[in-house]
Amino acid sequence: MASPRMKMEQSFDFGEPSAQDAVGSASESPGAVFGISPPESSPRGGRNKRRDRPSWVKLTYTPYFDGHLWRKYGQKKIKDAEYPRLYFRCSYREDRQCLASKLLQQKNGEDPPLYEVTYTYEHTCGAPPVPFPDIVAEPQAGREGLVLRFDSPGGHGDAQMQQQGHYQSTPRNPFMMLSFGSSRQTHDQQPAFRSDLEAGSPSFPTELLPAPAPVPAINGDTDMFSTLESFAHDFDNHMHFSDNTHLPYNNISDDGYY
DNA sequence: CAGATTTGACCTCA
DNA sequence: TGAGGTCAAATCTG
Repeated sequence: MASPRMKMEQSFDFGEPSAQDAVGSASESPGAVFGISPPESSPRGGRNKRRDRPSWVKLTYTPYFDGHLWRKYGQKKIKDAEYPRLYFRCSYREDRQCLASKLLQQKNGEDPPLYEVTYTYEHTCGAPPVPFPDIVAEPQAGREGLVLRFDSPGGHGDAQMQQQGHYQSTPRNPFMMLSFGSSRQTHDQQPAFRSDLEAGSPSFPTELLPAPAPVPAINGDTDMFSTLESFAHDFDNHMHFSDNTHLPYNNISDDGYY
């Protein structure tokens, strides 16, 4: 489709000083503005194609639950990679000049599959964290695989979910249930989180979010930051596995970073 | 109808 | 020059 492309001098430029300033140097300031912070010593050095961009990698089974709203903007088959790479960026990118983006690469076809998530830039959008549900993984009755059930932790998230009107009853809602189907997910390329990738919904249901909050003072948001940071780090703590359900965590280091 | 996703083409970098 | 990253029109979905 021969479309007149706008090329790189669009409104948004990675070389823009203000943007760089807003992000700061991730390697110097592990205290992220917002969201998952780079574990300070995992810049992917020479591996990073856009080398001037701060990035860090995380291994996770739940790549969509990192407390932010993401919009998918691309997908590409990577040479020598079994699964396609998915490209996401912050939903508030235009609104707030948030540079954060992430790159999702499925690592294996296990049940559940393991993903390598490469985050680039920190969030400068100051968007409120997506309320973290209490997650219970349990075997599906009569089927192989796992079901992740998202109970409410009580409090704000609870109210917001109930606002939905499908509380704990709508399998299509990624917040309610994720199905780890080992039973032949015909498209091998599709991650098991089909509610996200196939149902055409954002990584997180936008309707669950409160109205966008004003961008917080960057220096004064330690509360929010610690909340979100623990959000990410505490994922394992929120995740309960009912009897005889265990996941192969062995090749993930401490916080999932490496 | 608005907003999100898909997908092929284009751009940049190593 | 090929691989990876991004764009944006077309398409889909609620």
